[in-house]
Amino acid sequence: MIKMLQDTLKALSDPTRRKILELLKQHPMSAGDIGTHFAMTGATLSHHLSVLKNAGLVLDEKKGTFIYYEINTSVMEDMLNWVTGILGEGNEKDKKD
Amino acid sequence: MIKMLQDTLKALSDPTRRKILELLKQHPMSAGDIGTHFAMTGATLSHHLSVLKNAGLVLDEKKGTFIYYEINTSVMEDMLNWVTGILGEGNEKDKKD
DNA sequence: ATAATGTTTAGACAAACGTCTAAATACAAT
DNA sequence: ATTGTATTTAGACGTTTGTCTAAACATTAT
Repeated sequence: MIKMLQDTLKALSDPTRRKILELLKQHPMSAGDIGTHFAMTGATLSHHLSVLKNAGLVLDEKKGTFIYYEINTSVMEDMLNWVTGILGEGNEKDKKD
Repeated sequence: MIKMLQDTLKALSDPTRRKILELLKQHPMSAGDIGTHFAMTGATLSHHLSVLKNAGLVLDEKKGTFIYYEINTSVMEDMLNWVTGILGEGNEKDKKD
């Protein structure tokens, strides 16, 4: 199942999910650990994690009762490419200003 | 009115709006010109343009009856910073693998 | 087997979103 | 002033999204 730019941006367009990634940037964390940083139910967090997982932005690994989530940045390449494409391939005629 | 990362990502998370930006990347265009590239009503396009405008991703200039839209890439800086922050400031301990 | 803990799934609900039609506004030309 | 063209605004409608509660599933310990 290929992860699309669309999925990445949709996943990233929610502030809770961005904050989750900022947490996971430091080190992998269980769903419960992540939950301590938010004022929402575990069910809601689980939903956000599944969106991130579906976009390929996190990977999960079951360890006994716990499920550890880990950030996966490789998916952001397409996004970076799109943005730098927009930034770089502009109208070169305007360079003289 | 400050444009936030949130607005940028929300605006960018719709494929029509991304395609609009790809068009405007080439050169400024009137709303009508943009419309020729899509199979949706002008009203819907106008809505998308207003989202982009509100996010600071496009600027508009009225020229007689026409309104010319122009891409504004400077707003993407925050986004770039966020992404490179996520990409770069990982756990350095893992570098030895 | 039972209980306890960690996490997800199912179902519901309000708010936000993308789209449409119809009406309104703005400007140019007659 | 009227008509015509370009665009936006208003209002409606179905879909998606973020959230919740309640129930289910999975694993470990008793």
